[in-house]
Amino acid sequence: MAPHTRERIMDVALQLFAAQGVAATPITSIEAGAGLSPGSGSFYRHFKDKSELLSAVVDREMIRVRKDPEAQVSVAPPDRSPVDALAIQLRADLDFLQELLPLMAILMWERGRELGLAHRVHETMVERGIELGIADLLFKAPAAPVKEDPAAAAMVMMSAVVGYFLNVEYFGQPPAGVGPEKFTTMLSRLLIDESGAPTT
Amino acid sequence: MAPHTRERIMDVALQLFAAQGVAATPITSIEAGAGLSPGSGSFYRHFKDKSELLSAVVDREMIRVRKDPEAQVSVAPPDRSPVDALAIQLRADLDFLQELLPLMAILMWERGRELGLAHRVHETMVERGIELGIADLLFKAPAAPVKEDPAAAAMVMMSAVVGYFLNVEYFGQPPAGVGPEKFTTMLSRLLIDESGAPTT
DNA sequence: GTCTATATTGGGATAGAC
DNA sequence: GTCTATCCCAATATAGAC
Repeated sequence: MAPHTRERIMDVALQLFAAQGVAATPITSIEAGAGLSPGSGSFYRHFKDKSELLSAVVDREMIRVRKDPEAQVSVAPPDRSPVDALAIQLRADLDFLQELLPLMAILMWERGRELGLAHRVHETMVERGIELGIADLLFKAPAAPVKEDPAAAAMVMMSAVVGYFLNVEYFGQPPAGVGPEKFTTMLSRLLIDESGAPTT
Repeated sequence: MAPHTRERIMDVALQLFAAQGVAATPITSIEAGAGLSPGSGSFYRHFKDKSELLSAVVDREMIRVRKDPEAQVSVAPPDRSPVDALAIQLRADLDFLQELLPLMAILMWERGRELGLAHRVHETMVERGIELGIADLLFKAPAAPVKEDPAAAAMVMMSAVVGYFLNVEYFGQPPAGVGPEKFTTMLSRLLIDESGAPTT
């Protein structure tokens, strides 16, 4: 019933890596967390060394995020106003970042030391379409500035979402009463022409 | 002519701490970088231990940032349109973040381990007014959504600036042709009612 | 496949000569 | 105030019994 030791090691490693970084996580702690005797080399019966463990953990987590139903793209109901529809999509983007949090945390701890990892996480983000919202947006009713420079607008949109996420989740910055709903609604309203008529 | 050893130690420590983190920077490297014999305890004639060095480095850097003329608040020329004025201010915010980069890098490396540091850096940011732009903004010609929920708008503004900065400087993400000017201009245009008439 | 025990290394820190 | 030499500890990794 208890999952295989290898899996338990990966479970605890993911947690510890995300919380305190790879370098700061001794093998002994991982052993302890997995119910093995700390200091025994039992870990090494399952992984060659810590860096092999890191790869395995990241691979597994990347697959999990892709498959997780919670992480699926949520399509807004067609009966919503453009502003609401975009807000819903932005909220889904925030949720997706939440799913990615452990990977992003590891990524930031290991900055510069794990270049391949950074690349793979970024690919996953792009693939999932975090920054593709702009394509949708242009089919709705973009505000005048958005129409004039969609690339810059996309950058603002993506930067705002990522910045908000990092402020709240990563730095633990109090949102000062501005929760995800208010935030995404505001961002959406700024990006979309509320007159509703898609200006051609 | 060569600055005092203590200063040289702090210089090289700032660089190394920002580039690879405090934990990953051995005293021996600092000694080597400061022209001392690596492995000799010469370092300890100047600092009690590494954490005292970290404090000293952060203190000095915080003071430098406050005093640096480049880091001063730039007041937009009064003859500019509200959109231009805000864009100028946002650009100054980005520049200020640039000045803070070493501190922010250290902060992110040491996340969770140096809580006091996070607090002090955040204070510096607030003090400098990174998120106070909203006050100004309301005296200009805020777009309709901004007037309705200034707190949310402030969050969007701050998140976008910080998110953009981290994307570009920290993750090395290519701005896809969207440089600081285009970015700040777009953000400013979204936040300000271009009709120009301050809607009361 | 887990244990006890241990070899080994890297890095923090000190002692004492110069 | 810097050096050589050294101590100490934490963490990686292995050996071999059970």
